[in-house]
Amino acid sequence: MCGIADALELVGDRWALLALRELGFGVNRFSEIQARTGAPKASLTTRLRDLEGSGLIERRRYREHPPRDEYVLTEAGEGLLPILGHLRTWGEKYATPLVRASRMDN
Amino acid sequence: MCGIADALELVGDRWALLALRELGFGVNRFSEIQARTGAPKASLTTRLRDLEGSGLIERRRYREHPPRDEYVLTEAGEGLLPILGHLRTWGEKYATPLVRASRMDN
DNA sequence: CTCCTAGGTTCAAAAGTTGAACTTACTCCC
DNA sequence: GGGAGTAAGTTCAACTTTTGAACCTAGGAG
Repeated sequence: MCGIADALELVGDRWALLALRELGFGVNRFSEIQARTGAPKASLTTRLRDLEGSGLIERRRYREHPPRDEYVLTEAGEGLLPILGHLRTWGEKYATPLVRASRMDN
Repeated sequence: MCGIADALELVGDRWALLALRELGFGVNRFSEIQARTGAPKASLTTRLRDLEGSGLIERRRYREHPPRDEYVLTEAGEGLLPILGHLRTWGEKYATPLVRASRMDN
């Protein structure tokens, strides 16, 4: 119906945008992304495969033996970074105070 | 860790942003939002309740008997509209062609 | 009366997500 | 050369979430 729905089909899940954010920071390795986002391995694996399949990231083998990979943003993936910037600004203004408050009473 | 994660805690799910988009278009009634997004009733109900709880939307009773409600964006919710605009632009450029292509071979 | 509508709720089933344990193909250190 | 360590996974059962279908309510229209 509109571009937003299509966009969400590619990146509208719990870990995709956090992973892309890390790639934007220059954090390119699986285990680093995993540590910094807190995503479970299995979820992160499928998410990175999906993003690769959608052409938002590329997987690069940077060593053959043993096989080691890193992930980099494609042009399409880079195009999301400014949006993530705006989302962070919005989040800091409206979401962070709320989330902190709600974590207090748990 | 950063505002993006907090933002996603509020709106990072399958239906929240689509519902907010509709409110941005001036579509304020439950059944209209449901029809235009395709969200199942039960999911939409919990999503709208969550968004109300987070202060991104308000519920207004516009008739008492029988009770009828409509939803409107708060200031925090309005703040997301420009981001949705950018996301739509991005989606039309990168996501829509892909999603259309992948629907062909199903 | 009887059917229709808006805005839900309930419930079981299907789908998706998770953590723990295991794997592979090496390197490093003693 | 034997054992521990490591990056990037995979597998699988348990858990959680999402879904669709059916039902509900308090009127209103014919």
